[in-house]
Amino acid sequence: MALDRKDLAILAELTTNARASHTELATKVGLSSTALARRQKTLEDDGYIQAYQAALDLAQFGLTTTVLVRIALESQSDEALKAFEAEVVKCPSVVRCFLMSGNDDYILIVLARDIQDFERIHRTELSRLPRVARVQSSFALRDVVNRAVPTVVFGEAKRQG
Amino acid sequence: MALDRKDLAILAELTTNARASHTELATKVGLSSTALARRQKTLEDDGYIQAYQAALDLAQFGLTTTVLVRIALESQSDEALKAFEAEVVKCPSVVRCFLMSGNDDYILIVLARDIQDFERIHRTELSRLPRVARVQSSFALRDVVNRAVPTVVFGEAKRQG
DNA sequence: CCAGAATGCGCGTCGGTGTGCCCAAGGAAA
DNA sequence: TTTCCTTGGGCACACCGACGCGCATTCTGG
Repeated sequence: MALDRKDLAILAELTTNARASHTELATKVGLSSTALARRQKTLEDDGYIQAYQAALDLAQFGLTTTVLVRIALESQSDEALKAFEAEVVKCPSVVRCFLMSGNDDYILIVLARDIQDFERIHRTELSRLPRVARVQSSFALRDVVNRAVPTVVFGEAKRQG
Repeated sequence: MALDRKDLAILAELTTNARASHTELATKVGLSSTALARRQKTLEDDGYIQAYQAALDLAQFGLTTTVLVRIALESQSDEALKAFEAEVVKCPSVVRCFLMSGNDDYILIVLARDIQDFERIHRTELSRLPRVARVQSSFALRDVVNRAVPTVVFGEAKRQG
């Protein structure tokens, strides 16, 4: 299935205002509310829209420090990977974890209140992960780009429009 | 301001169902709809909830390849940083960009359709960034953890509850 | 014991939502 | 070229539910 510009406009708008009503979206996109409702439902049913979620301001919770953690395991055996992954998903301060190609086995993104708090996280969460050979942490000084969806998605229209 | 368990329950639920109605949320949290409406509005006004946004399934758009790109600049001068950042925000395939401490100056997260597509992105987007001395790319083989909000946020209650 | 805050209930209004029907455009087949 | 069929759009309507208000009540802290 291909999406036209109106579909992309709907998705772009819902990416910003997930609670927008049909009529509200309809006027912005340039459709009637019923036509828009059909398209929105199609987008949901076809899985383009996974969920509607509230975005929290993590700074309000004191989580102002982002840390990238590179981890190498003692072994790349399937058993070691599974053991590590089973534990890393439980770490409450980890928001992302990639299994990587290259020298590092895993890269984590960790959110902390400050550097002292990261020391605590390192001690209570990261150092308890199994099969870890090496941990290397780098602090993010600033967030330059932070998008949920790459803008390239909204740039490509395949139906007419 | 401190949040109690009901506030956290509201946030946790809205993180999953941003379109939930007051009554729906009220039953899940254990409040009346009016009490819930007041708390939700407070959470919004105080900035705990930044926005309500639709989460798109990027795999549906063919974006199945995540690449971490480490970039070092020729110079760490303020002018070089500003020039780089002004351009990187325009890259349509970049979803995240951190200014880093340590050896690397910036770390980007790039979404591509596949490895060939990343080659195109490298050529048309990344190689055109100014003041870049070194680019090092690592492919993510798998997404182990992908959370918008660390679970630690929902674990700490400060009012009664 | 008292004051303030938070809660719960009931109500009326308002708006969204979904349906049915008709219309326009485009493509295919005769 | 004509006709048919499919796809997507718009209009109108009615139903249903959410939303926000006012007031009585409870709970908490001083």
